[in-house]
Amino acid sequence: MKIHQIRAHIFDLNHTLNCGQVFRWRREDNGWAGIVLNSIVMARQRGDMLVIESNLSEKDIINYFRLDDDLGSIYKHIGRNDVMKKIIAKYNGLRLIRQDPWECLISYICSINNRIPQIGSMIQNLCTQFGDDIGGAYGFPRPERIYKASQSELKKCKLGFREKWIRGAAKKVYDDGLQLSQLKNMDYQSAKRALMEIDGVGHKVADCVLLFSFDKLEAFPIDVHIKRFMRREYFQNKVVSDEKIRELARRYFGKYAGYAQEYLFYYERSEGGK
DNA sequence: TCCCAGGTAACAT
DNA sequence: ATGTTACATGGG
Repeated sequence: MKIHQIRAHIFDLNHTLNCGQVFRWRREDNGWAGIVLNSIVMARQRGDMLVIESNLSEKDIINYFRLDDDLGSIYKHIGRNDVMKKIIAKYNGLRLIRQDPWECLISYICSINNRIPQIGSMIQNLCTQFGDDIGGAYGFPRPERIYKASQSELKKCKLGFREKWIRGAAKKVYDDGLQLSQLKNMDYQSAKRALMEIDGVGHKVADCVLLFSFDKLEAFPIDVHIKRFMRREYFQNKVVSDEKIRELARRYFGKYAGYAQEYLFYYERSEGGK
């Protein structure tokens, strides 16, 4: 275990880990404990210093927390009105996290018609059942392990109706040679089409994977919270199709729509309704 | 007991 | 094209 101290200019660790984009971090005494791929990571923040204890390299950490994103410039793009400016200011320093594609895909299939705490518990079940023992914790299971899992093993993870989709995704990646990492090199629309070939992956899950794992910052995942926010703020509470919302997001937030989405999601989930 | 949750696929108009 | 519904599991 090495200790890294990294200067992080516009960065808030709590907002970044608490906003709901990742599922394997827990608050500890004076920071956070998490699992990134097969590494245990302790993270805390003192001022503008990010202090990380793990086997990850400094480069991995900068990559994971997207410390190379120019948030100042991104804020200029998405701070289009007073509401947006207020939300940006409130969660100043929230950064997207660059996730492993496979873990991200399965995590967001788990999110379908589900509550956030339960998503975490399903993922935890998968890891303890099928993940590598990394000493006091479990890594995220590889596709092969899930594909080859017995019916009763998989049932123990309590995935509900998502189980068939998760096994199917594992088959596609392990057995059918789908190269998730290759999608990163494709443009947004092509990569989205490819992801939606996977059974259980619709617009929302595909956009999450594109945003969180494939650097497609224009992706704008639309879930119930985002829908409520967008209808209230931009459509006078009228019922509108997801396609209309996507259109407006594209026009309004442009190439950084995904950043706007994450701020809005966090805002709407924690206090938007009131 | 009923209702619903970071949606999706299947089936109906 | 657009609208409706079942779906596993668990917590309010």
